[in-house]
Amino acid sequence: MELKHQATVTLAEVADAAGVGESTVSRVLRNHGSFSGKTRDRVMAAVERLGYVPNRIAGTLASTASRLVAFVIPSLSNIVFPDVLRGASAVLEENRYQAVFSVTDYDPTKEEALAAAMLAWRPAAVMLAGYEHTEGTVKMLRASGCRIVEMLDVDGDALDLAVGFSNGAAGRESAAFLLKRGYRRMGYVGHDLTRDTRAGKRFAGFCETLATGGAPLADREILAGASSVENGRLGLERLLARTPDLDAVYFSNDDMALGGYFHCLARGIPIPGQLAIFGYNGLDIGRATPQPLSTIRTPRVATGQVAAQLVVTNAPPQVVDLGFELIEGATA
Amino acid sequence: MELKHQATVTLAEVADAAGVGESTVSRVLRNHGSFSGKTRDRVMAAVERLGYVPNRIAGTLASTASRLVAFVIPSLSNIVFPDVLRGASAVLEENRYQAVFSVTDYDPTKEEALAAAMLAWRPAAVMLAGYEHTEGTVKMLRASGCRIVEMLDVDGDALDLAVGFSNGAAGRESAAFLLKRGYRRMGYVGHDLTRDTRAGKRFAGFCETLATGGAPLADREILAGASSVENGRLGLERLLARTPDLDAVYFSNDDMALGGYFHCLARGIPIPGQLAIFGYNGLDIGRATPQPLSTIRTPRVATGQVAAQLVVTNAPPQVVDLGFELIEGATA
DNA sequence: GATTTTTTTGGCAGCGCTACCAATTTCGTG
DNA sequence: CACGAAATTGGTAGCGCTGCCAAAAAAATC
Repeated sequence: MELKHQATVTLAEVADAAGVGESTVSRVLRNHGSFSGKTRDRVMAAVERLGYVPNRIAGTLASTASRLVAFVIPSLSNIVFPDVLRGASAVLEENRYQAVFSVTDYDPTKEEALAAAMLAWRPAAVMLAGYEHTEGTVKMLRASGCRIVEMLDVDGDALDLAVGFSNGAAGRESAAFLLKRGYRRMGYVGHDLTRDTRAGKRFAGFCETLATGGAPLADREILAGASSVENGRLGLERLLARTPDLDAVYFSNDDMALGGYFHCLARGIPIPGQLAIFGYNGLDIGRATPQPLSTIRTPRVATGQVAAQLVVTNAPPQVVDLGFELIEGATA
Repeated sequence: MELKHQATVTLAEVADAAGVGESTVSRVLRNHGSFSGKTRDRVMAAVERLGYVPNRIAGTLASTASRLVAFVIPSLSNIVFPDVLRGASAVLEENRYQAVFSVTDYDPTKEEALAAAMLAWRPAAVMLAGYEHTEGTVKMLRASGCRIVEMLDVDGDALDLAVGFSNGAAGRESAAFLLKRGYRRMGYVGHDLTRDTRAGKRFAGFCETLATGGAPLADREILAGASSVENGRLGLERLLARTPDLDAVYFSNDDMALGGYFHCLARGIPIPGQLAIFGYNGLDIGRATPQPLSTIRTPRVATGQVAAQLVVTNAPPQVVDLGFELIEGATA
């Protein structure tokens, strides 16, 4: 028994084997158009016998209708994006779409290059994070004619479709909550905001509401690099060294907030008695800590699901605000 | 100014505009074959002017050499897989390869279906987790002729390429470490092992060394569902309710271990005085907790990098063991 | 039973590009 | 300046499939 290596079985061979025409095989396989039950069985038998695997590359080229969906995401380290991919991939798989991705490291220039590379695959849609793109990216996407989905933000003008929630509102609501709780001397610990513009929008919203509430931000510590638990710990340490009398700290996200929380645990700083901690994202881990983290839970998986849904149903241009949920927790 | 929507510029149009033949444009664009500097400039100018984006679908079909790499991974919730993707995607991008993925939810049957769907894109390689695949998956992959990379495990027979580390050895080494530290009454808290076979291998290795060391596993708590911090917390709670006199607990991974750690913090159980905790993965968060988590750090990103490297260099079949590192931490 | 209608089918021209080969131009040498 | 070698080019046949159209077969109608 010889092993036929790389024996690429083609549709034509299946047609021969089944004793029908190529287009008939194509119709049966896609369950599109009409054919008799008898020929369907004959075709399927031949497919089975030959181990035929349709070539989607050829199919896509011929039909000029792609079922690829391209994700251009800032990071895979920040759990936000795997969550979005998870939600989207479930929906896409059900609809026989295929997800393709690349990672920009929060670099708009890289985003442009990667978006260009993606467009070369003629995807049905390109899924991006947020609204901040280079002029070149926008121009290219517009010219491509494929659907564009901007995810995880709704504060801005959408190119086509947008799914997410308002980061500005999240920041404002966090501030309002802390003010209501009676905190007056608040600080902020965050990561590089110039790259993560959504974190920047939260911070801006937070400061705005604090100022309006008569308790403007007392101090802040911005760390270079990505958000991480360790950076959160370090950031809070530095912030408190400089401004020890803070009564609450807002973190750029839960990773950072957990770092801050651990710092307090390690130093024996009573939470929230002496210092309140507030995060963003609503990670599961924040619910399992000795004191549940006060934070805002964002619909990350749902964002991916809805984004994918809009694409597969070819929905008209629109902005879908999925909202978020404030979790009181026990750290504020 | 009319907006040409969906104005798919083709290579032929670029050739016309530049006043050269199609093959010349193709050669220039791929920087392959010879052409004069003058024609290159002319071609590039035309490309620029028309906003030409090569169609990789067509290119792939014509060359029958794909630059797609298909990832069929169990999960995106378990940070392990985003980490692997991250390492791989960096290398793939550099080499103008494109990553495609789908998620199996640890279901071998789904893996088979998704692998089949992937092969339809005629990828250069299929990247899978571990060695446990259905017969159908194996047959299909073998027949496809594309490269196969089994990642995150080296305990078994590789189909083609394998990159990772020994889960069995990780379990054994964890046990040896705890024995050396003097723990004698040990327990285990894990998630569904029938699905996550690599966690199963660690557990088996762990038990083996414990038995050899004369201190066989005292009790275990296996939770249904995926690993999570909350499940770790819950698992330890149940385990201790049943067997309060344990002196150390091995967790299926760091997520679970952190849950256990938080449980001890909440209950005031001294660590490691009364109970030692040992994890697996070496997540960053485990280093920022008040007491750094004792665990084994696995080269997840490197696994992705090396896997991608082997594919782009078309390396001969081989198994690459990247090893792992035991981190003593302060919880054991 | 003849004719119309409906359902199934096969043929074939591309989809946009690459690979191969032959034609053309340029260059180097004697 | 002639001539072979080397460097550039263009033409064109597919890659494997889908979409369109016309042909054939089956079913329905009178």
